[in-house]
Amino acid sequence: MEQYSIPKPAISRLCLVYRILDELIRSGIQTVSSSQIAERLSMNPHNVRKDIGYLGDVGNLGAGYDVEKLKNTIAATFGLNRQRNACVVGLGRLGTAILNYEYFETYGYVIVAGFESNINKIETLRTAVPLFPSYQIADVVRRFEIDLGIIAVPEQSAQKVTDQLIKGGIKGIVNLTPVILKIPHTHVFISNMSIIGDFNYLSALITLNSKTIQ
Amino acid sequence: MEQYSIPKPAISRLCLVYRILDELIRSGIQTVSSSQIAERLSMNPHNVRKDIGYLGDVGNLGAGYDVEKLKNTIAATFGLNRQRNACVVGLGRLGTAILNYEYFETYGYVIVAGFESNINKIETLRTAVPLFPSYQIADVVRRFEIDLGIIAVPEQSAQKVTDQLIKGGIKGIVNLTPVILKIPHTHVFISNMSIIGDFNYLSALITLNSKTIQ
DNA sequence: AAACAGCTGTGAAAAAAATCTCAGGTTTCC
DNA sequence: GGAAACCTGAGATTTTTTTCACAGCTGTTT
Repeated sequence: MEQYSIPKPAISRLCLVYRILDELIRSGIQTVSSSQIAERLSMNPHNVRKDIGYLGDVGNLGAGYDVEKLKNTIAATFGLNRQRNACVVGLGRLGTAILNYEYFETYGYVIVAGFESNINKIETLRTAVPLFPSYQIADVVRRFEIDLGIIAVPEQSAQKVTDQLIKGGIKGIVNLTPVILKIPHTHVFISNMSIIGDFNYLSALITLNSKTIQ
Repeated sequence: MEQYSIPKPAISRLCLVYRILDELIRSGIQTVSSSQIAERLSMNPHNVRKDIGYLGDVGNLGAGYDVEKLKNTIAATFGLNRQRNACVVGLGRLGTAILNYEYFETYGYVIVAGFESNINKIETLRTAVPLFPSYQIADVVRRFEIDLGIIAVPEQSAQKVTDQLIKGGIKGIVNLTPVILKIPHTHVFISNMSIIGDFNYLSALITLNSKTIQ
């Protein structure tokens, strides 16, 4: 009955494992061991086994993991075996670049809407995805059953569009701005993904690392 | 002498604190308490104080933190008070969008080079940043003293350009592809930042969450 | 068929991180 | 000036996460 939940660090590592398994399948490999996975992800084999253990029984005791089976188990546990609708908010250079990224469907995500506050832009842009003015966000998110949103608007509009997405019942948000969003204690998950933010984090690691080396 | 190092989770939280402080400065606020920061970041005040504690003595015992001073301390500890050179590898839609992002310098980062393997593209693109063919990556990274690289190439080239960046002595990489890079045990830090990867992680949280609610 | 090398899964141990408690210090307001 | 409300910093405690050790299974090789 698996009552106790999977630790978040384990979840994110298992997402990486999932990715590796995809690569293995493409190279026609059918079996993989915890130490092979560990090496590829620079982690240790014990941790790989413990993480996989959270999924229930998947390994062949004494004989590694069946790549396909492990991948399917992760997919089933994490809900990666079904399509999810997504949208892009803000159609500047970054937003349109993402809107035109061809591989979302390969991974099970379908961009079903783009939003932009500048009406002129909506009329001039030529895309396969239907576009809407930003004031319709909540409405369209609900109607199209959109689970995931990508925020690519200017900093000053980030909080506003977030509120609208949440009002529409969105379940997850990828925030591409450096703004730290205020989230009500609804069950909406946020992933902050700004290059500036990551640059700062990397700078910190670089700086602290060079200090300890001395 | 601060011999013991700051835990990574604390580092990334302090980066968020840093961001908040910026906002506070812009609104003219001079003092802030741990619980105010905590509320804004939905964490708890004890944890905020412990994190700040890693920086040494910065608070006014009994009277909150001086916003400016705290920000400067984080900047100094994390090396955020100096400029760093960065580059973008891969000038497709995403790469060029990033190359044209105006705010890097505001945050202390200067994009000093763009790389692209398609020579035609290099000649047709009009940018303020000097562009180079990809085979010159290692060379240019070394010559221009580039610390940080952004990888925005197609999946199949990701590992190749990574190897070149490392050969040039890069210190940090933001990997925008879903590929999991193989890194030698040099001191290069990687931040994986692919929308697909984050979508998967969010899907996992959404799925596991809805299971436990039942 | 037996021995060996290599594998998983699990419970125990260790390490790391988050949380709590409390001893003081500050400010504000009467 | 004194009380109340609020604050930081640090040690102790609890919780979470990682690492380890080992029992038991599998496939291969001789």
